[in-house]
Amino acid sequence: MARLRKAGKGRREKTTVELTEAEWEIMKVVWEKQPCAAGTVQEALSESKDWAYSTVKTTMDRMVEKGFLQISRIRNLQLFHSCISEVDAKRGELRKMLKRAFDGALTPMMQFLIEHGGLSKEEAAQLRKLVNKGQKQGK
Amino acid sequence: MARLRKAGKGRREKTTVELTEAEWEIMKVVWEKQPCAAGTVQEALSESKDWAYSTVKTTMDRMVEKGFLQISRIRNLQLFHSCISEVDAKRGELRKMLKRAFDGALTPMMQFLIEHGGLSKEEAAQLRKLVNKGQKQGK
DNA sequence: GAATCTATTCTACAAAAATAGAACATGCAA
DNA sequence: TTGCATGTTCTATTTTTGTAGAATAGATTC
Repeated sequence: MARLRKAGKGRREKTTVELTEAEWEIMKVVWEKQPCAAGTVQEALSESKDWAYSTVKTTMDRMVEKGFLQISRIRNLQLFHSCISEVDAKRGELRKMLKRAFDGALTPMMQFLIEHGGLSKEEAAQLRKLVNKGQKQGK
Repeated sequence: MARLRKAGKGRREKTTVELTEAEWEIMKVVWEKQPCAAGTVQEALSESKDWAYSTVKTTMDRMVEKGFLQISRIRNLQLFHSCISEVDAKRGELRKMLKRAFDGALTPMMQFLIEHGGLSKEEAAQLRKLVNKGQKQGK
C-alpha cells in the first residue's frame, strides 16, 4: 500500500523503490540532466512521448511527494534532482519481478531465461554456457 | 495503453502479457487448480489474502475481459481456465522489467546483478562463478 | 417446500496513475 | 512598459486497480 515513507520533507527512508512506467521515463531524463526544470524534461521526452507540459509537471510534483525527486529553487525556477539512484530503481524493479514471477529466487529465473526466455541466439548460447559451467562446479 | 487486444470473445492475440499484483496471486492458484471456481480460488488464497469472495470474483471477471482467463459452465457453475501459460506470464514480467530498467538488454542486467543486486552471499558467489566461467570461454 | 448454502450479477467506491486545461506570476526583450 | 515565453499552481477528467456490499438465482437438505 504505502509505496514508501517520508521522514519530514521529501526525505526518503530505506524502502524498496518502485516506479511506474511514466515515472521511469521521467526519472531517466532527470538522472541524465539533473538539476533540471520540468520544461527540460518535457522537451527531452517530446520525441517519444506526446505529453503536455502540465502532465510532466504534475507527475514530477507527485514524485517529489513520494520522495523520488527533490526541488531546489533559483528565483521562481524549480530545479529537480533525484533522491534515488539508478541502482536503487533497478534493484527495486528487479526485486519486484523476481518476487512476483519467481518466488523471489534468482536461480529459477536464470533457468527460465535459458529455457523459455525468448532470447536471441547469441544471448541464449552465451547464457547457457554461463549457467552450465556454473552448475557443474558452483553448486 | 491497450494492455492487450481481444479478438472476438476472450480470445487472446499474441501480445506481451502483463499481470497486476492481484492478478498474479489469482493466476497462480488458477494454474494450480484449473478448472476451478472463483470460490475455490478465494478459499485457496484466504490464508495469505483477506479478500472477500466478490473481490476475487470481480478481479477474475476482469481477467476474462482482458483475455487472461476463460470461463466454461456446468449448470450455473462457472469454471475458470487460464488462457495464458505460466511461461507467458513470466516472460512478460521479465521483459517488462528488462525494458524499463535495462533498455531491454540482458547482459547489463546480469552485470547489475553481480555488482549491486543485493544478493545473498551464496547467490552472489554462485552467479559470479557462472558469469566468470562463461566470460572466459563463452565470448 | 421452506430454509439454507453457494454462486452469480450488479453496483459502488476509493486510491493510484495518466493526462491536461486554465489562471496567474515573472523575467526578459523590444 | 508592454507583451511574449516560461514557469507555477490549482483543479479536473478518465482509466485502472483494489476492494466489497446487496440483491438475486439455483441447488440441497430436512
